Order: sequence, then structure tokens, then C-alpha cells
Amino acid sequence: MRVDEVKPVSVAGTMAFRIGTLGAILTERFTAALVPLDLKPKHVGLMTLLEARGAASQLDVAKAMGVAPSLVVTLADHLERLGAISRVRDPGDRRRQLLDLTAEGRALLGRCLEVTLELDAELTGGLGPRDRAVLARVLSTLAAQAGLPV
Amino acid sequence: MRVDEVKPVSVAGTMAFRIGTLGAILTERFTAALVPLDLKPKHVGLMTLLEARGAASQLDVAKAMGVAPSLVVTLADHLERLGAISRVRDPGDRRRQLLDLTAEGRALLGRCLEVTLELDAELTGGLGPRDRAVLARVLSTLAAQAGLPV
DNA sequence: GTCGAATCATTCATGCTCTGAATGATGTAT
DNA sequence: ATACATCATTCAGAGCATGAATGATTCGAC
Repeated sequence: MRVDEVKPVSVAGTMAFRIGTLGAILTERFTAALVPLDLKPKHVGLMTLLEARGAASQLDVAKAMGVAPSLVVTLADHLERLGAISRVRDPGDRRRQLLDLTAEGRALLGRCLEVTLELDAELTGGLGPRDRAVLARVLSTLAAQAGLPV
Repeated sequence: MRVDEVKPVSVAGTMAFRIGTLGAILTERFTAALVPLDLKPKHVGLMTLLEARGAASQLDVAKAMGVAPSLVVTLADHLERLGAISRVRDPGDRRRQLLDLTAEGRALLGRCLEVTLELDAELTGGLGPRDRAVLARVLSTLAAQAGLPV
């Protein structure tokens, strides 16, 4: 048996635990970095979703994000106030509110991208270029498997 | 420039965003799987800390976990009620409560390990053995860099 | 030794995020 | 036309975590 394939003997040694904990740390840093932009991670998640899928109803957004529709109301309220998204009644079905990114929203997402790239750099700064590349590829696979945007 | 090293052009493509989101999903599954054990992820985090460091005061635990000392009170209350940890006044400094894992706590951690191993299997089931090994190694590096237990 | 400041655990009130039920508006089927 | 389903919205409340206040113990200056 190769050393690489030894089973973890403690919870702390598992990949799930490590990704969970690293994810929490990253999310905390992300949250802090978003304060000047007047955004929370969920707002970025919503904008990212619209970026990937184009205009969508609030219910679709709620399903894709795995949150209650009532939460989308609050998130969309805030993003609309910032001018980041448009919110119009679907002419074909006037029950639905269609959300879409505005040019301002795209610009805001650009700022968020800078933040996450900075986080990436901090996170993987200690890694060699080869490991970093493999990690990026594997995460891409796992993200696709989990149904994350893009 | 190699394809592997292209910079992400969207927030969703960054490693930080992906680890954050995957971490949230894993934590949610972990939380659900812990219900029968009457535990929350933070309880497991506390027990894991004691497993790695041995007995520790509540304040030390709070610092290591990055939470308020008052939260440790609640977590320790619950774990003590389950018989998973012992809680004794430090004879050398009677202000401090020394927490330590009991045999029952170790057994409980064993159950938690099964859960996380199962999560690992689900998570990396679609990966080849080589990618899985690299991922495990890289996560180990990142975890150590972030100061996680073990 | 004694007094005042510092340290640790604990309690409690509060804030924040999110959910689920209730409401109203619109659409669909018979 | 009527009954039912769907979508957005509001609102009350649950759950988790924090920070201030309290009490017990220890440490340091004198």
C-alpha cells in the first residue's frame, strides 16, 4: 500500500473535515473583505448565479441556492438598492419577478473577483505550481459534480 | 502559458469560492449525519481538539476554536452531559476548568470518523486514485498552514 | 500579609441569519 | 366561472453566536 492512500485515523485527518473547516475560514475572510462593498457572501452567490444563467425568477434562484424563497426577497431587495440587479415582472407571467445583472452588478462582481483571487493567492501561496494546478482542476471537477455555477 | 494556470474569470471559478461552497455543503451533510449522535459540528471540533492536544482549559479551547469563551461553556455542558468529556477544576489554578476526552468520548469520535470517511468517499468517488491522493496531500498542507488540529 | 488589578468561567440579554406559515396577486384547468 | 396551483412578500419565531456583567480565584505591588 502506498503512503498516499492510508486512511485517516482521526476526524481531523479527513478531507471532508478539512474542506469544511477551510471553507469556514475562507468564508469568514471573504465576508470581512466584502464589508466595504456592502455585500454578504450570499449576495455574491446570487449575482454569480445570474451571471452564469442569465435572468431568473426568484423561485428559481431560491432553488438553485438551496435557500427559502423569502430569503431571496431580502437579498434581491438589497442588490436592487445597490443597483446591481434589475427586478421586473415577467411579462409572460406576472407572478414572477425576473432578476438580472445590471452593468453595475457586473462591475461589482469584478470587484468580488479581485477579492477571491487575492484569497486564492493567500491560500495557495505555500503550494508549488504543480500542486496548485492539480488542486484547481480537482476543485473544478468537484464543483461541477456538486452543481455549482460555472 | 499552460492551460492549467489560466486565471479564473469569474468568482465561481476561484478556488476560494469553491472551497467555501463545498465546505458549506459538506458541513450541512455532516450536521445531518450527526443528529443521531446528538452532536453538532462544533462539538466534534471541540472533541477533536482535545484528542489532538490533550486536556485543555476552556479558554484555551475557545482561542483555538476561534469562538467566544461563553460558547465553550455551552458546548462543554452538552458534551459533559453525554459523558464524552470530563470537566475538573485545575488543582494548580482553581479558576480553570480542565476539559479532557473520556473513553466514551473517544468512542463517540470513532463514530464521527466513520461519518467523515463516508463523506470523503462520496466527495471523491468520481476522482481517480491519483487525484484523490494529491488532493489529500494538498489539503493536509493547507490544513497545517491554517493551524487546524493534526 | 493585604489590597487592587487581572484572569477564568458563567449567565444573560441581544443581534443576526434563516426558515416556515399566512397573505395577496396572478395564472391554469375544468 | 370557479376552484386550485404558483409566485412573491411579510412577519413571527427558532437557532447560533457574541459581548457585557457577575462572581470566584489568582497575581503583583507595596
